[in-house]
Amino acid sequence: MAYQATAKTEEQRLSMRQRILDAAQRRVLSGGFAAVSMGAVAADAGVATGSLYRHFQNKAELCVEVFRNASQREVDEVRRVSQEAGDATERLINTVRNFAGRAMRGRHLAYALIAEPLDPALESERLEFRRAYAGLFRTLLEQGIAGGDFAAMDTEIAATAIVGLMAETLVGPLAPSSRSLDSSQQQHLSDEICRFALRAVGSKRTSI
Amino acid sequence: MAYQATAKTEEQRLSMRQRILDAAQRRVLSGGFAAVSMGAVAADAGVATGSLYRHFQNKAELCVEVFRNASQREVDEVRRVSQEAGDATERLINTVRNFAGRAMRGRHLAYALIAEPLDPALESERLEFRRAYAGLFRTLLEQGIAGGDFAAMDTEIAATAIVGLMAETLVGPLAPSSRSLDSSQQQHLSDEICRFALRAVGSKRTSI
DNA sequence: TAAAGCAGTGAATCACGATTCATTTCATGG
DNA sequence: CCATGAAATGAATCGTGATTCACTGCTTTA
Repeated sequence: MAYQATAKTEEQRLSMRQRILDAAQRRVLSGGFAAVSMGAVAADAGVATGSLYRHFQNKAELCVEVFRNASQREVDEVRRVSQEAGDATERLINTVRNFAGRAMRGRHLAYALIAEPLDPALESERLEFRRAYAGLFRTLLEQGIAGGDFAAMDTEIAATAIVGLMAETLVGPLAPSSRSLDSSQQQHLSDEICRFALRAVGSKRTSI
Repeated sequence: MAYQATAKTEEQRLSMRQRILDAAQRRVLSGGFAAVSMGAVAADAGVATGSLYRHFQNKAELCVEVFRNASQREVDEVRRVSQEAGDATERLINTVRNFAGRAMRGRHLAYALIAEPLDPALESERLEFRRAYAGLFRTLLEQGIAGGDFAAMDTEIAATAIVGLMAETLVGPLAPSSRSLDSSQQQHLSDEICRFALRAVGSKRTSI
């Protein structure tokens, strides 16, 4: 007599939720969070506007989840690279290269995560995202300093600085208006960022 | 017969325009561009909402003018410092210190100019603002390299990187939520940024 | 001082997108 | 197959803040 959720309805529920998230993410990928409106997401997902509110309290909650998913993926991949074998300098180089390559390849996403003007509700997510990256660099710096590869420094500040210098150099050209770099320019930019960072951390190796 | 503007009316006109700009700027100073609404600015300036439109086409135009005025003032002052006497390293140190001190002292303004999520119409102003700073650093870098004080590098990328690392280290703590640093923390942050930057440009002097 | 027309006013309008909710459709357990 | 109630729908509503404009009040020129 009483209605009760079953595996089937639960599955449908999750599938719909996922379709909504996917649609929202596609919008972020192509046009940033500015392109995310409840109506448009609903249309893309092939559901009614009101249905979005069955799965997400409000727009901010939906956006936060999209931001988290995307930034988590990015950070996880960069973390993986940062923990691969090699001495501190090599790992720093690989990490910077990966971060840069990822940003230059996925321009729209990088812009949305790093620089796009966001609803204040998302700003704290962005802060966390940047802190997560800074945390990865901080670990690298500490290991490098302990091993005598890098100069002594305040690793929190330095790690933050590395995130900032990458964001600025990569997102300046990432600004919506400016066009993308060709592959040799990308290579040059990535190399210059690496050299700058290596000098900044006092690495013994400065040629790459 | 025909009406014609006179010195008196023109003066009144300019004075009203200025009062509006001042009111808008006060709002930016205290609450960022988010606190700028046409109604509030009009109320602060003691004029009617509609009067704003006699002096500015629309809100974006008003905001752009406020942004320009403020950023111009900031850049001019940092430029002045960057051109004072001293070798390249000293000037870089002074410039970085000035930039940092200014950002830490005028937190709200710095946040508004550097990091606050803005109407897209203002984003290009911000880009120009950051480019102006980068230009100052670029000049310093070129002089330093020519004089053998700094390592060879792509000065455009390096200058952009310096702007970015300062923005990130200074605006992280500037984010609206986090509280301000005490004076010894400010000193430490400023010093660490200087050291980081000096290493990054390959300056011979690394102690400050 | 009077006619002419610019400047100032602020309530009404408009735009835009988030959110709601009465209604319809679907799934469940008996 | 039916009664029950959850899920989905999407048109209507709401909120916010920019923008307009009919009206009032000043300045100017003759």
